[in-house]
Amino acid sequence: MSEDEASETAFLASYRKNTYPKPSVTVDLLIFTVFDSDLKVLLIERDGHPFQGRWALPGGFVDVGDGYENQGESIEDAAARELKEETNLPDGASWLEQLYTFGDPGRDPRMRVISVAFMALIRPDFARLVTAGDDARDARWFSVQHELPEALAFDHDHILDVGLKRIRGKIDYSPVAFRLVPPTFTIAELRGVHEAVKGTTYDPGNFRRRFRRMQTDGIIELSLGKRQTSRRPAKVYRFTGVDDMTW
Amino acid sequence: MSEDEASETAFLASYRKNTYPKPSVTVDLLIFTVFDSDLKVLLIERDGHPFQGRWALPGGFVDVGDGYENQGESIEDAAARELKEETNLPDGASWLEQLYTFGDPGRDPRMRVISVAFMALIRPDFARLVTAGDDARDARWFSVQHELPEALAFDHDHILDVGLKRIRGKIDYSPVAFRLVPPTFTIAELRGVHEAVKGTTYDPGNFRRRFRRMQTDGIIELSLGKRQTSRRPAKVYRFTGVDDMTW
DNA sequence: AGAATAGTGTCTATCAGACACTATGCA
DNA sequence: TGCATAGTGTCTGATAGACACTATTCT
Repeated sequence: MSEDEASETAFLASYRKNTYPKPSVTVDLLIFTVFDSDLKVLLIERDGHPFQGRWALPGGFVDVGDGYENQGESIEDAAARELKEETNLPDGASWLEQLYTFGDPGRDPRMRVISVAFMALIRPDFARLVTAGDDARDARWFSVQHELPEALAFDHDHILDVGLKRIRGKIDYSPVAFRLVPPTFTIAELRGVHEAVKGTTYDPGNFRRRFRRMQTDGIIELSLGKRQTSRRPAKVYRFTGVDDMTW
Repeated sequence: MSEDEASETAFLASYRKNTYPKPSVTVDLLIFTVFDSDLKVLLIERDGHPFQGRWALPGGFVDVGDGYENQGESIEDAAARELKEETNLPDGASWLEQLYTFGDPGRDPRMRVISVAFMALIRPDFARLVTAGDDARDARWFSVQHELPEALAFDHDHILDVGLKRIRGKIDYSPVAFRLVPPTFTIAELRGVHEAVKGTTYDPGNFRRRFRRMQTDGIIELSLGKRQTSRRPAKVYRFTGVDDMTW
């Protein structure tokens, strides 16, 4: 803050809050899951203008109370609330993480809107429930690789790009893959998530060895039961690592 | 967005923008540099309430124009403007990157303020100029390791923590270290930056080898001239890599 | 028994860390 | 010439990738 602005500060406390224009602040959600060996993102079709009929990221306004004594909900709470409203899933079925904040002038033609984007990861055993509501939702899972709409509403194409880069970068050194499998999972299932997110294939043997090191490190542990498939069943594991951003 | 909210959308376009409370949006700057083999952060002393007399991160309001037809400046522009106002340095002396957005209710007791935090890296050959202004600034470089104030204003301790984690995590796989040395630099100088940021020491020989691989990869190249010191002079290099977030 | 997937072994290249060593230029 | 720093060599252990191989269970 410069010298001039510092002297402004006290003044602003009683003045600017009623006078200077403020932006609207929203949260936008990049809701990912993996099923059918494919990375999916949840989009909604817009009812009204602008961008009527276009597909968009789910989102909504952050409740700021009256803006003074009652300052409303935190941004993270707003994201969690919107996620719940949109997916109707219980806590524990998803993972939420702030991604980046987008606020270029003109990104919403009606008014200045600053949007804090979040990335949400949905467990695959819950993913199908999201779009199975009896209230004929306008929400749909789209394959990131194969069936994305031409152009999303607002700057949501850009947000999606940033989010894809982030998840693809993080999956190698953070536990995001464990948010995209059921509570117990086989090595092949975990490998499938890596492959879907990165869009490549991994050597099963080498992937298994890398995974086994996590076991000796105590990050995952063998669980009870086996997957029943049409062939030889695989052992199932459970993630025990901590939920730490520093990964 | 739920069904009910979807039907609200058109309505909101003409209604909410004039009715619902909005938060103030600011940018806060984590301005880092390295000199004396030490990571420094720039803080300013607060004049007014709240947190009068406490040290704080520089920052200021994002100009949103009138909020409608004229939507003002981008968040990045606001950060660059505040950085310029605070440091008075020319373009090219610094590097700016969005860090995270902090907006918990109550973080400013006066009103709801959502702050987009940025990390700025200042070249050491310009760092001394920042606090050498003739207008007796209230800004000072603080050693992150040795002389941080007890408690910063607002949630700025938390912002600093997040920023330190970020820069320490990124320095190993991104070009941030090259933003903290002069345009040409020796390997020892670059090593000093890594050591200052991470708070550890590196084996000079091993660091050199790691660095030489960057040379064969074309990320850095040998430059003209040598550093004159009291002992054997070292070769100087130049960073030629691209400024890419994907690092 | 055959098929398909689960799971192991092995070889090579790369790289980090530890540490001994040589080279160079200034006082 | 001594010395501090620049810069190289070498060993070890960890790990990724390629790829051949064995093991198990369902049909």
